[in-house]
Amino acid sequence: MSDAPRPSNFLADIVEADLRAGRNGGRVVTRFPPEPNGFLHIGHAKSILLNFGLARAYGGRTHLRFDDTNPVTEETEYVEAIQADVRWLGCEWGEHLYYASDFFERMYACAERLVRDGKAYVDSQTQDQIREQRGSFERPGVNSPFRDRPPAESLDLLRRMRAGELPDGAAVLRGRIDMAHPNVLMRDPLLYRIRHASHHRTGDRWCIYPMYDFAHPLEDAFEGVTHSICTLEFESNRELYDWVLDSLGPWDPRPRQYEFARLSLGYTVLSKRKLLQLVNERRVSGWDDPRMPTIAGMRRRGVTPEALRDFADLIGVAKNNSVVDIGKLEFAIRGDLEGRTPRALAVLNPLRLVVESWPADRTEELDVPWWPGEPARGGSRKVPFGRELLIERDDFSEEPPKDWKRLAPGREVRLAGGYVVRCEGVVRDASGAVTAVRATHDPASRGEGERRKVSGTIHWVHATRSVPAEVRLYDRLFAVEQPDAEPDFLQVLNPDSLVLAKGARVEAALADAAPGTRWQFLRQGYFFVDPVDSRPGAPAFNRTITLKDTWAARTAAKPEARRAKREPAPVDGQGAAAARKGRAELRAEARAADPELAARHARYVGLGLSEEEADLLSGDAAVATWFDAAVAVHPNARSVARWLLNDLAGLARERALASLPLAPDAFGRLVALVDAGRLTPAAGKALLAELVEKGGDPEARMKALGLEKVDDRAAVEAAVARALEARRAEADRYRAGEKKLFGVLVGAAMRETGGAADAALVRKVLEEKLA
RNA sequence: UGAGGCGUCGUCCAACGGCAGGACUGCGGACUUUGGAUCCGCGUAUGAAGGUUCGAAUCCUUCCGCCUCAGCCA
Repeated sequence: MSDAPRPSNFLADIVEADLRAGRNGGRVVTRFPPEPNGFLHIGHAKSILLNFGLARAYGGRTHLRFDDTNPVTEETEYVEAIQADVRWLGCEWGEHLYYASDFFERMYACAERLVRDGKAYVDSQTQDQIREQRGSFERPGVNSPFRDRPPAESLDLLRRMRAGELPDGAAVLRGRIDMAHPNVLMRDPLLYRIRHASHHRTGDRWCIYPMYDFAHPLEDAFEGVTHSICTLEFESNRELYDWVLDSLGPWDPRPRQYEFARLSLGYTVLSKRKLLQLVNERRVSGWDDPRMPTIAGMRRRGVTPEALRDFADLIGVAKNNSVVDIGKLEFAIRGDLEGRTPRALAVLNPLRLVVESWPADRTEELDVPWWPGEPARGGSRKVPFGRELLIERDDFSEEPPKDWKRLAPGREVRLAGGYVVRCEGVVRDASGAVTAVRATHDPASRGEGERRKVSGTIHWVHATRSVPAEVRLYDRLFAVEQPDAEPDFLQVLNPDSLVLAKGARVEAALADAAPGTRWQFLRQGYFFVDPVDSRPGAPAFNRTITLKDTWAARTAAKPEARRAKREPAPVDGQGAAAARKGRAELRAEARAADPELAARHARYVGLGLSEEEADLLSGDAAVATWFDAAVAVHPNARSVARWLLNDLAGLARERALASLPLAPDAFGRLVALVDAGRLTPAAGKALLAELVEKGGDPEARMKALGLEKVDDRAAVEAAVARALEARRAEADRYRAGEKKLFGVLVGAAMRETGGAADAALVRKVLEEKLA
């Protein structure tokens, strides 16, 4: 364990449970396994932060492993970019850098072992034949004619595959599992294919390469990974993952695969294919275009690793397919940048402001703090103020709308860090367009303690002592929230995702801003000095994110409707989906095929069970027989049925009833105990859970566990008193009127007796005491 | 529906049989030398229906909806 913040999600729960149970010798080893065939994006960042975060929180380690099993798509360039990105995120793998290709020899040895064990064979069919034989979801596959080839023959062929005697596609190694398996991935999956291609690390040493489903579990096992965390679409691969490991073990630790929902982000695409397309078709300038959701792109936009971490914490980890509101990312970025950027003045779309009351030959060097409102932080620079200034065109309106707080004829506004000015008129060109605003200033309006009320503050720069700058205004790459849902995602690119601010000027202090530094342009947003294109004296700024702008939000058109709420489920019930075959149909079919089961159904109804209960118990002979055996011991069929159906079923889960340590006669005796009033239902459940796991005699266990029903009033009163003592705060709130807390109090009192108290009596006593 | 998953405020995530909570967004308000930040306030969400239970988002059943899988990709 470490003192790193403990993540709270279902995977952390699993890790904690494993640690508690002493599994894997207390080790926690995760891994991040990218294929080096593209750049990492924010979805990978979620996975990286999850894997590294989990290991760090539980005193484990995380491996960086390149899953380089397909030589035709993978390149060294990507290997390097990926390492840089992971490191930039603040994740360290230490000496644990691995490549799947480093394990090729061991993997191959495993393949030979499978062949010798009769668990794999070389198939000499064509790709089309193999596909054809795989069957479909509804139709089982058929066996390959080479499926029963003797192991010695397969082994020879496999060796010749490796030796390069066979051309691409001439043969593959297949696992021998089951061509009728309901999971199509298990229908004799391909394990190795021939690829006469140069690999970025192993060169031409190999001409056969393992498939993902074979390689991945082995890589995990070789490295000692304990928790192999991947995304939801690999759920059906898990069965094959387990088959490979179980066929080739034993392993210590034995890796386990878990899946979580990959990230989807609004107004963004995250599929490798689409990202690659954007790059290849020059819709963006490259993988590191600041509009790209790649780590490289976000880095160049000015996003920090800390912001990405905050974002990851914000969205959590679960198994729901969900689309995260891009506003969350923006919130994390703003929150991070807020505290780390000095405030500067820049005008993106200038309009001349002539301060007619200011002498033309006079310039005042105003001392303006870098951190307004945070004097403790210190630091300031001189900003020249003169007669000719530039303000933002959007900050002036001749006919201002309601609630306008900026400059307008006859109105006053403060120039940030400087004087209050009043608009006296405008200057127009021949066409009547405003070319300048005329103003006068209030000389007394600046200085310590000056608290003159004006409706607003605007930013500005000196007309000649400011410097031109390249300012790139980035916005969301897509115009719709779910570009993936479009027939062609390229059709919904946001045409304004990059706007160059024409004529933008920044205050002189920013002329030589260092590449890679971050600034807030007052009232506008956070900007990053581009590390590639910026030059001293000719700075280039990338807008990372705008400031939250309630005025713009108010005046902008309402965003398009979010995705429609789920269709209301048709309530007409039964008939609607008659075509489908659910478990209910299966049971009905079983009875139709077996008159004995049908007779049981009738008998159960005769015993007083509901139609539904009788149906549930008579769909399977094993269940019915088990039930009958229990009823033979305790002839209250309704009770036995309810306990079996509602409680035992949940406890048994997938396990067959017959395989439980709990025999039907013991179960019948347990239900009898409840019916006789010797066990409360709550205590009965506790006892049942115990017996399902460990077996034993109900009555003996009941006594040993102290579960026998408590219905003497003194004992219940004592329990209630203890509960009230322990839950004093809740009791007080209850008395104050929060009646919903009664349940908490009942629960506390029940727990005082291990569920053995009579609930009705507890309620009664509680009510009296709380009255 | 062959198999495997998933359904909780507009969005994302909690609640592990006992008070449906947090964050984002949005909307008010206060404050403000950033229409920023900050502070305060505002919530008819457990897909539906049955059942078990003193008590169900949670357990059981049925139904509905969504996602993934039939590459010699990963």
